[in-house]
Amino acid sequence: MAASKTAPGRKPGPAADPDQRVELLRAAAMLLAQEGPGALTVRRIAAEAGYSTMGVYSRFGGKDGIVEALFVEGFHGLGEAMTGVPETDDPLTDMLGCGRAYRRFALDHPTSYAVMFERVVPGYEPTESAQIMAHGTFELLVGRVRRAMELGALPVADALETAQRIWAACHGWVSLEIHGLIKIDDPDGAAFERSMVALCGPIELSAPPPRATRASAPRSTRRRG
Amino acid sequence: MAASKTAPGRKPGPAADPDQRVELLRAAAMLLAQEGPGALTVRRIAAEAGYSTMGVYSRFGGKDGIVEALFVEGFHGLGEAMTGVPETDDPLTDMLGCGRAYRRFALDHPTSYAVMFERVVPGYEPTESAQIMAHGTFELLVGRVRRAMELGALPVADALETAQRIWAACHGWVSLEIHGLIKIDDPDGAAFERSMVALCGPIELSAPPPRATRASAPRSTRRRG
DNA sequence: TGTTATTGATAACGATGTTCCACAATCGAT
DNA sequence: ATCGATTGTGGAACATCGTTATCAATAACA
Repeated sequence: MAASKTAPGRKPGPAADPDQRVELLRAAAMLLAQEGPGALTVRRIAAEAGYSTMGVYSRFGGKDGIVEALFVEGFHGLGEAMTGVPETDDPLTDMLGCGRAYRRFALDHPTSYAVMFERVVPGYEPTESAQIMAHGTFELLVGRVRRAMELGALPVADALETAQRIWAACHGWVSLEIHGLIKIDDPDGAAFERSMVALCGPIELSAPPPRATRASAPRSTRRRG
Repeated sequence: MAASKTAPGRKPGPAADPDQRVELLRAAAMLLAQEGPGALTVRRIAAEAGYSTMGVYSRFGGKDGIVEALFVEGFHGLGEAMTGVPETDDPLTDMLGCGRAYRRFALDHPTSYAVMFERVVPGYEPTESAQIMAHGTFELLVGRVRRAMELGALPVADALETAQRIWAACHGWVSLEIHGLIKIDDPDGAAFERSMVALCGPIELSAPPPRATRASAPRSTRRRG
């Protein structure tokens, strides 16, 4: 839309105007949110931002670069949604709030969620640094779980595993929900929250050894695809 | 030759060999399994099967058609993996076996799983009939849950919601695992199974797969009768 | 035998991500 | 201030994608 190639009258040659990067990224985010991953083409992103196609390559190194920026931005938003839940003296309710915020984010930004957790962009695979950033978001949940254990709201166990379990349940539910595979009638997310409660509630695991190294089952073959 | 497989009025072309369909499908499945969704191009599928590109359009109507065939085939395999778990007198352990089979299928066929639960093929969206077929696979789990409730192994509740919950937890875990987002060391899936157990109720784990004949599980008063 | 209709291979079309290349604008040194 | 070097820019070109068009070839029917 804003095809103003002479917007400031400044058409610097090698001088990189820093706005181009944020404008390209904003255009990409807008396209992703409004038209889905299929609209994420280099030409459309550049045209929407009012620059030439090469700008994407100069600023992001290619399509994967701008997709990774969207990936990171998505996890940043997800982290903000979770840190926005206040810490009260009831850590279990806080964790439920985190789950609710997680679901809200996923349902409000399903295309971002697809970039973050699915392989909707054909060639893109997150860089290791991006994965570390995503892991940092997960650590927010681990902290909540650890606090709940310390305050006695959760049975003391491996906080990492418990957080992993909760994350998987959240992710699985909203993933199915986004794909239309939740078959029960659950407009306000009550069933989702009951699922959270079932995991966080009074479960008595008789044997969750924090680090029970068992005798080396066949190594999980990492399949690369 | 002397086989008029079509009613008069509808005539096959020069050499409508019916094997072409299955060979194309097999080539597509092989490409998907060995090289991932990126290798699923119409030209490659046809070339790998030894036919021309147009065969995909004649037999499947286009790329989406053959992808949908892979989608259906994937859910068929997932259903077979679950029905392959025998029904013993311990329905809870049976359900745990279903979860284990689910995870095994997903980890053994990650690219099929991606076609089934992610949007890895850019334009493809499952047809309603394909979604109904996928729902049929889910019904297998609902049946298991219902049986567990009838036999008193699970607290009586909405079987559909409980199955949904278990499915979401399974799917979320293996989805994260396929994407390398399971951060704990869990080569043999013990943590995954503890997650299943946490959802299915307070039963004692640390039980090898096909044993632990637990007649009746202690039912704890929970939310939502 | 002649007609018709359906199929399948080749080529073409639009669109994609990416690379190439001439060009010009800027910066550092003189 | 001037000049050369550097570097981003924009347009075109290239390979590949899904899909469509064209047309020759063949099987069934009259």
